[in-house]
Amino acid sequence: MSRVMIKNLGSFIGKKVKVSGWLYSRTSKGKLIFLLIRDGTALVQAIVSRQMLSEEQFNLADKLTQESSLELIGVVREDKRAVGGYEIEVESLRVFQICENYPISPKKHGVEFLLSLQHLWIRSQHISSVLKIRAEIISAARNFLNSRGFYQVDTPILTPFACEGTSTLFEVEYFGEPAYLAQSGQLYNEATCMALGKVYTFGPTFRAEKSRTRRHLMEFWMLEPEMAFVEQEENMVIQEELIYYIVSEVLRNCSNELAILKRDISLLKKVQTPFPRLTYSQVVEILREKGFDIKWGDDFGAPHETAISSLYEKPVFITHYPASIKAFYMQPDFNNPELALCADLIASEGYGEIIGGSQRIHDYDLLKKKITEHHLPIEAYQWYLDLRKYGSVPHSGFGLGLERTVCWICGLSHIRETIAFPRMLDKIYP
RNA sequence: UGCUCGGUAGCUCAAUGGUAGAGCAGGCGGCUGUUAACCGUCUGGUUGCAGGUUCAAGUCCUGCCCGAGCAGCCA
Repeated sequence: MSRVMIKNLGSFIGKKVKVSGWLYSRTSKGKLIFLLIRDGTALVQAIVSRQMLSEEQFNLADKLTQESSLELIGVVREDKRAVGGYEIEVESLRVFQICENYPISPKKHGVEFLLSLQHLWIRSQHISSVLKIRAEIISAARNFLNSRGFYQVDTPILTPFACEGTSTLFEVEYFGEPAYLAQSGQLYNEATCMALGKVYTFGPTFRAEKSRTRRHLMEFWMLEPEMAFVEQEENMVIQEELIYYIVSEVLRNCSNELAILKRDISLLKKVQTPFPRLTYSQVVEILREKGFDIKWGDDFGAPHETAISSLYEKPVFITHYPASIKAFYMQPDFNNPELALCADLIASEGYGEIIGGSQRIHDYDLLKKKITEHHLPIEAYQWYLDLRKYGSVPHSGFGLGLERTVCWICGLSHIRETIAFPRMLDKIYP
C-alpha cells in the first residue's frame, strides 16, 4: 500500500490508507485511544479501539509517547470532532521507535529553553508553519523573477574585500590571506547583469555586528536583483510588484499555516500596489511634527520606521535620502546631487525595512570620485570601475531581506523564528 | 556596548527574612469521543556561581556568570 500525505487525506474518504509520521499528542479513554499524528504536511487524528486491533497492537498504541515514530493503516472518514475534519480508524500499527522523555511538551515554554532545543523546536506547529511560509516566499520570488526574464547567478561567499569598510565583516583565513564572508552580492551582480541583462542572487549574507534585537541575525538570506538599462523609477515598480506577488501567493497557498500562526490576513490583503511614497525630507518633517528629535541629515532608527509605517496599511517607500548617509555607489539625483536615487521599503504594521535599493552610478569619473571620498582602497575596486569603462549603462537593483519579510508576512514578534537555525549574537549552537 | 528585568523540580511558575510548593511532563491504576481531556496515586530540588550580613537567606548586600526586552550599531 502506498503512503498518503496527511494534507491529502480529504481525497481518500472511505478508503484504506497508509500514513507515516510522528506522534504529536495522545489521549486515552481506556479502551479508546486518540493519536494525533504529524507527517510534516499536516496533523490527523487516528482512532485506536480495542475492537479493531489485537491485544498486542492495542497495548503498543497505549504505550506510544510524544514524538514516537510510526506507520499506520486504516480507513479515512470525515468527522467534525477531529482536528482538520478527518480521522483514521486504525487497523494496523507499526512502531519504528518509542520516543522516551521528549523534552518539549505541548505546553508553553521559555525562549531560552526552546532555542537550546532548536533542532526539535522546528517540529512544532508554530515553527513548521513559518518554515513552510518561508519556502513559499522563496518559491514565489523565484517564480516572479524567472517569469520576467531574470537569471539567477550565484555570487561568492568568500570575498577579498569589504563592500564598505571592514568593521562589520566576519574575517576568515584564505590560504594565509585575510578574506571576508559576503555581506552582499550586489557589486558582483553589477558585473553579471552587464553579461546577462537581468539577474538576481539569492544566498546567505553575514554581518558581524553586535546587534541584539528582534530584527537582526548574524547570518541571513538576501534576494538581490540587479537590472541593466533600468532606472530608479522602474526599479521601485518592480519591487512593489514583487512584494504584492509574494504576499498574494502566500495568501493563496498557505492559508492553513497563516491560521496556525493566527495571522490577521485582512491586513495582508491590503497589500496592493501601488505603495505610498515619501521622500526623506517629507519623512523628517512628519517625524518632527510627531515630536521626534531629528534633523535633516540624520539616519532613521527603528522607532522612526515604526512611526512612518503606522501612517499606512501598506508598505511605504522612503526615497531620496541624503547621499551622505547612503552607500558610495548610489546614483546622485540628477536634479540635486545632495540626494541619492534610492528607496527603502518599510513593511506595514511596524515591521521596518525589508528592501533597500537604488540606481547605481554608471559614470566612471563620478564613481572613482565617490570611492576616493569614502576612503575606500581604489585598487580593490578596479574591476568594479571596469564595468563603467566597457559599455557602461544605467542600472539599478535592490536587496530584499528574506527573514524580515518572513517575519512581517507571518506576523511574528522575533526574527529568530524565521530560519531553521538562527545565528545570533553569542549563539551558534546547534 | 548602555539601560531595564530575570535565573527556584525535566518544563511553566509560586513561596511576609522563619518546615521549598503547585500545574504540566514522567511512572502506576481507571474511563469508548478526546481536542492543553479528566479522576486517583507515586516520583521529582546543590533555589545560576562565589562571598557577606543574620539566631535564621530562595528572599537582604557585594562581585561574577547566563538569559531576555529595549536602544545603539546596521546596504
